[in-house]
Formats: sequence, C-alpha cells, structure tokens
Amino acid sequence: MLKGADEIAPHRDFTPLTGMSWDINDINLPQDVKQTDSFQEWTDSYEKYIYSSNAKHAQRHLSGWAMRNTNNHNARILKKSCLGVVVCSNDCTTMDGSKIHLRPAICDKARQKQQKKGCPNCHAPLTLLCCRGHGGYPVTNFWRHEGSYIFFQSKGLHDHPKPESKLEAEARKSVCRKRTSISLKSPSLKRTQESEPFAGIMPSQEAFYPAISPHLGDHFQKEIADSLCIPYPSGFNFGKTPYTVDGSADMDDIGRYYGRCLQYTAGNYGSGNFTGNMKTCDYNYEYGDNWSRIINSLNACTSKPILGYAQGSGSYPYEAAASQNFLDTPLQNNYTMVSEKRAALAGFKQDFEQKWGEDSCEKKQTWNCKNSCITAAEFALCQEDPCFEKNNLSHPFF
DNA sequence: AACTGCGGGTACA
DNA sequence: TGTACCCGCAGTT
Repeated sequence: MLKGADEIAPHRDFTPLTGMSWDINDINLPQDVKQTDSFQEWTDSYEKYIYSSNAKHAQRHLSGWAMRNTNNHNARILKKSCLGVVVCSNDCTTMDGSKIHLRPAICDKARQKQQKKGCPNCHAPLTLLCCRGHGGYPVTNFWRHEGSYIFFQSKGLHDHPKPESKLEAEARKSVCRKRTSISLKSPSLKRTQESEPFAGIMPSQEAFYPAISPHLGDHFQKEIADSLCIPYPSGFNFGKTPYTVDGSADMDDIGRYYGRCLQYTAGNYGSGNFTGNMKTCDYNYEYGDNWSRIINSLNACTSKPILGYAQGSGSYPYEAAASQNFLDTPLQNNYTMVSEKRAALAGFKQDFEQKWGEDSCEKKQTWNCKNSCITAAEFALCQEDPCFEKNNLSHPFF
C-alpha cells in the first residue's frame, strides 16, 4: 500500500497542505511546517510543495514528467527542466485507442539513440515534442533541501501530453528484458514464434512485449503483492501487438526530417488524449513547412484496417493498414483474419471487466493512465510461462 | 548503458 | 544579474 510521507497522491483534487508563503529562492524557508505534502508525481502549472526529508520520491527528485538537470549555478537549489514527450510522427493509435507518448531519455546521447528507433506501434519515426510551457521555455522544477524538509516549486504549464512516467517506463523495460530472457530459454516458445507469420520482421522485442514488470521498484512490488489484481497502464499494448502501417508516406523524407522537434499548440491537452495542433518548433523554422506537410500528410492518410496476428501474439489480433509497405506482405498472407476472434476478445474483455472491475482495483489511481487488471495468479503464470497467456487468456491484457 | 548531480563556460536580455 | 543552454565529468543504478 502507498502509505506515509512517500505516498503518491492523485494529482487532481489535491490541495497543498503547506501554504504558499515562500519562494524557492528565499534565503530562509519555513521550518515550522505543521504537515508535509504527499508526493505529487505530475506537478503542473505553478505549484509549491513541502515534502518530508524522509520522502523517498522527493529525495530522488522524481517527477512523472521527463526532467533533466539544468545548471543554475546554485548548489543549494537543484533545477530541472522538462524534456517534453516522444510521440509517433505518424500519430498512430494503438488498438486500445491510446496514443504513443514515450518518455524521453534523460541523457542526451540516449535520447538521440531513442529517437533513431521507430514507433513501437507502427514503426514510423519518433518525434520529440519539446516543452515550451514556461514563457516559451521548458517547464522547470526546483528542489531544495532545507532542514527537515524538501521544498519543491514548479514554474510553467506543460504544453504537451504526459509521457509514460519513470516508474512505468522502468516497469516496461524490465519486463522486456525478462520476456526476452524467457523467449531465449524456452524452445517451445521459440518454435511458436518461428511458426508465426511475423517472425523475424517485427521491429524489436522491446517494442512488442511491453508489459508490466515483476521487477518494479520495491514500492510497487509490494503494491502488487498486496493486491488482488495488477494495475498497469493500458497504453503499452500489453501483450498484444497492434500494428498500423501506412505506405503512403515517403519514408526518405521522414528520415530526412526525422528528429525535428514538434510541439503542440498550448493548452489543448489532457491526460492521455491530446487534441491540440502540431506545429514545428521555431528554431527549426528552416524545415518547418516541409515537415508540417509531411506530418499533415501522415495524419491525413486513411487506413483500411485489417486484422492479423503477429509474432508472439498468439491469438491477439492487431490492426494493420492495407498498404504497399513491405511490412504488409505477411499481413496479406494472413488476411483470413478473424472478426470472430475479435468478437471473442470483446466478450472476454466484457467478462473480465465484470469480474475485475474498478472496485477490485483500488490501486489503479496510483497510475496516471487508464488501467486494467488481471489476477495476481494470472499475472504470475503469465510471467512464468508465456504460453499461459497464449493458451489460457484469449486476450490477457487490455 | 543510462541516470543523476555538479560545475565550467557561454549567450542573451 | 538572472536565466537558459551546452558540455563534460564522476558517482550511482
């Protein structure tokens, strides 16, 4: 359970307990704090909080947003600025209707590497949406340890969707590693994969086995152990392989302009669903028009979804556009797809939700995505034996 | 390998 | 002077 000073409170409906009569730059900060705030993972706008110096998340200066260290030449005040969010340049939608909002790597080198990878959902180039929420500059967070308290202050309003949180990203990567390990160890699974139509052409294990991890941080490990069900963010295509391909875009052009920073116009975003317009960052003005045209053409492309099965997905359907992209070839071989399976899937989902509805998932509010649940027993079996989810859960995760 | 914090340096208003 | 950004280094995860 999330208890004590390190509890993560849902951001909404939260009122700071500690007043606002101080500024992070004050020479003296209040030490007569009657009650500390519970940790806020998704701070936005101009907020101030006072955490206990024992609060682990605060000690680590954690944030749901991807914040990188910024030198403010003040050793007493740690300053971090927001990196934004990595999105699919194709603006694709996963099977559950969610968008790709990846967490930018904090390290510059790692971030460049990250952007060279394709979208885990449709393999289109990834795009970094810069944060411009603080007067055109990234939103900044300030941390200052003073006495028995950790003072936090944020400046600016994020003008982009939320990325997956650090804890979610860690969980996903951890499971990918475990899944890869399992697949290498299990001859039966290997055979299964080899017999699947997509064997060898899917972009990566990481891209197509995103799921929650049994190696979550200690905090969440205990959460899971104490829970009747497992919360997880639904945007990670849990064990399923939605796949949208559209061949109408000129991939050379995409590659040429790949990495160009885009941003949304401010204001029109929410948790998980962003409705703003994309525009190029001003400092990329030299390519702005072309890039915008590419993005617009990508977004305007109409897809003709078909259903298919992907490597390792078992009976999990994915959606793919009927395009001329080389990736489509296996799809066409499997065009006999399976609306009845999809119907079965919907039926399973309905039964599942009836059985494990919201009331059974009290912890779900600790995640900032829409969540679903599986039983701990099913989760354990899935982790131990990938064939379990293939053979026993017509669609294990939604 | 990637994250984190620190600090030198530079640019700009 | 304050703010922002780039870069490298070193310790940690």
